[in-house]
This record gives sequence, structure tokens and C-alpha cells, in this order.
Amino acid sequence: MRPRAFVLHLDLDAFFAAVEQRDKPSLRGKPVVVGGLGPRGVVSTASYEARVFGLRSAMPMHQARRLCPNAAFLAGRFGAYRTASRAVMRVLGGLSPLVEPLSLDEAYVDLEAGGQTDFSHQALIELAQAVRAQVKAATNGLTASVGVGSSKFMAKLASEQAKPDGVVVIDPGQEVDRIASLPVRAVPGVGPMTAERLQRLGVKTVADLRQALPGELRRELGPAVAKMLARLAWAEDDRPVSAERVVKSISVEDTFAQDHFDPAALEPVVARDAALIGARLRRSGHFARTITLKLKLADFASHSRSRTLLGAVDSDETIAQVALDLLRDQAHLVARGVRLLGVGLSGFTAAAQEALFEVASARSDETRVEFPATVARGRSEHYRPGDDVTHQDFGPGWVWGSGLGRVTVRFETAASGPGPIRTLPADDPKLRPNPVLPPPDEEEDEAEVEAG
DNA sequence: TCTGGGGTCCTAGGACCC
DNA sequence: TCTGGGGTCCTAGGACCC
Repeated sequence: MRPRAFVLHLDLDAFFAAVEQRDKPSLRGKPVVVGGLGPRGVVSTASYEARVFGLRSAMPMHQARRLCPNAAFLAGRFGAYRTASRAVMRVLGGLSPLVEPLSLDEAYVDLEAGGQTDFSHQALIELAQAVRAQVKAATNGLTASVGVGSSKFMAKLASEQAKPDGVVVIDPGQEVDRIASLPVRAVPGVGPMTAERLQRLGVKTVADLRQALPGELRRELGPAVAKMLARLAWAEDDRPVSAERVVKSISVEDTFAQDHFDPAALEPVVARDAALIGARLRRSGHFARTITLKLKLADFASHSRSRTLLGAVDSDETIAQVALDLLRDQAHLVARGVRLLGVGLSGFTAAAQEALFEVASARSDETRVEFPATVARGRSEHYRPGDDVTHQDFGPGWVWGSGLGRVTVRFETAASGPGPIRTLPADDPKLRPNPVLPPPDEEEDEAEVEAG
């Protein structure tokens, strides 16, 4: 039986941490953690050296520091990650016109759309190795794991099994046997909740899932998930590789260093967030009809309120006014302590219909707020650990730490080899930030997603 | 000192329409 | 006073993914 597809999945190994080690020679071979450095931060990516200590993505940062106090804890340089990601996607674009990026560090490629004709095991292994070599060359040394299979499920499973720095090809015909003994958690769409529900049905492995009664699955998981899982358990996966993905929502959210109990303190945050997503919306050339305000409370309970307008809008002021109205609707929750506030946009259209927009503006006079020029976003420190800087006398380097009016910099670059550390006054006029700028042709606003 | 941020899709109930 | 279905839109919440 001929498979209906050949899919390649590429996943850069410990991507953010690997970029840091590439550009900071003194960190090579050492535990490196990229993530939120504030009191409520979590790990985005831990280098393999840090994973030895049990560090994982999404782990609270304070726990990571406890487990591995000697790691380098860095804030992350998204300009550098985007630049590297761009180079990788260009390599994949050379394989096939059908490339589906999942995040900065991951993508599917439809190999049949790329004119590949030899799908023998050996040919696919060679292709995957060639891709890895090209990625390494194009990114100045980053390693990727590559999997090839007859569907997205198989390709992704293969690349997971290839990690780190390897290749796995799952040949057509092997699929059903290959996944039988895996835990259900290996099936895409099965997260912690679904895994637990399945466990209650006595379903632990993919083989168990095949035996489960369809009625029981439906009752426990709902019709859509039940149907999907029943098919994936037999490796039936016809999800196409899709190059163009339409953005359906834009949002921004902030977790505060301390909980807020005062609604008035949240209003400038709403206004600033409205301006942030308004700018992104206008850059995308769209208008939005639905505005959502989200609160996460001290006890982690999450609440959202949304309003759909008659017409589509794109001005910061309108977004802010509606969001502030929604905040007012939720004011009774604020006394419980607000841990996170978010503002989102959805219901996009290509054209405005401002004439139809009157619901919010009628109410808006009373809700008028002045826009603060700047509201500190997260940590407002000028120099964050890991940031690129340059000094007139000492050259380029990166921030090791800062505080008390001083900055400690390690002066080294990807090409220099490990370099010396110097502590300087934070206001040293010879010292400047030196960020890697994202590629200039980057029109759309990519999400900053964690690397695996 | 517990637990990020940016997304997608699904569900379920109510309004409204035919 | 009784009793229908189906379809779409909107809202709120939840699971999942990276």
C-alpha cells in the first residue's frame, strides 16, 4: 500500500540555548537556561547540559535555579533567534515549496511537493542528513533533529526519536507496529488532562487506545478528540502540510511581579496593551471586530470577557476603551488579586466598517483615559543578562549581570573564543546595547514561542 | 518563591432565524 | 397551552501546542 504522503519534520536542538552557546563561547559545554528572569518566570529552553540536572521547558525559574544554581540564566535575544530561524526556513524552502513553520525552531516539509522522487529508506536518510548539514552551515553551527515519515504524526515522532542531533526515518508500513507500545501521551492532542482521563478508562498505551470502546472515548473526551485519537491510534493521519496559515487572533498578556488588587492600577496596563496589539493589527493590515480582556487571579482562576462590535476597528483608542469597559465589568474580581492581565483581538476583516461602530464609542466618553507614554513592561532594566553590548575600548560582548549601577560584561563573540569579564558603570558612555536586529523583511509579527 | 506568553481548536448554552 | 429541528453567531471556559 502506498502512503499518501512523505513528510519531513525538523526540530532545532535546544534552540534558544544553542544560539546562546554559539554566540557566547564561554557557555559552550555548560548549563544554559533561557527564560523569564522575574520572580514568576519559567524556563523557555534549557541546554542539554542543564537538562542533566532535571531542568525542563515550562519549569518555574526559581525551581530551575535551585536544581542548577551554576547555570547561566539568560533573558533571551529574540532578534538573534528570528535571524537563525529565517536561515533554517530558507534551507527548508529549498527542499519544497510546501513548508509549514510551527514555531521559530520547528517546521514540517511536504517532500512530494518538492519534486523528490526517490523515497527509498536510504534516499530519505541521505536527504535528512543533507538538510541537517545545510542547517548547520546556514546557522553557523546549530544542530537539528530530522524525522521523516508518511504523515505529520510519524515525521514528528521520528524527529523526537532522533533527538538530539540525529535522523530517523519511519518507513511506510512500519507505523502501526512502531507506535503500539508508546504511552498515549505520545499521540498529538493528548496532554496531561486527556492522558489522565484515558488512564481512568484503563488506557495507558496506544495499543490500549485501539481496544477502547468508541462510546466510552466519546463520553470521556468529546466527539472531536475521540474521533481524532481513534484514528491516530492506527497511525491514520491525513492532516496536510499547509504553508499559509491565517492569523486568527492577536493578544498580549503580562504576569505581574506581584498581584494587583486595585483596578485603577490596571488601567494604564490595559491602555498600553491596547496600543501594542493595535500596532500589530495595523501592521498586519487588518481590522478586528472582537476585543477580549483576560484576567488570571491569584488563585489561578482564569476569567475572560469579550465584546464583538458591529464594525471592525483598528485604533488604539477604540481597543483601549472597549477593553477598559470589559475591565469594569470584571472589577469585582480584582479584589481577589490579579496575577495576569491580557488583551486580545479576533474576528479579523480586511476592511474597516467604522460607520457601523457605535456601541463602544457611545460609552467611551466616560471611559476616556490618557495614554501613558511608557508603562514599564516586565523588568525595565536597561541591561538584561545575555544582552549584546559593545564597548568603544573593549569591543563586543554580552551582559553577565547588572545592578547597583554597574554592569558586568564578558567580552567575547561567536568567533573570538572565551573572553575576559569586566565590571563597568552602567552609565559608562562608551558602553552601548548592541542587539541583533530581526531580518528587515520580516513583515508579520511572529509569535515568540519557546523552543522545545 | 510555586506555576510564561502567544497561539489554535473544541464545547456548550443561548439568541435568533427559517 | 402543546411540540420540532437545523444553522449561525456570540460568549466563556478549557485543553493543547511550542
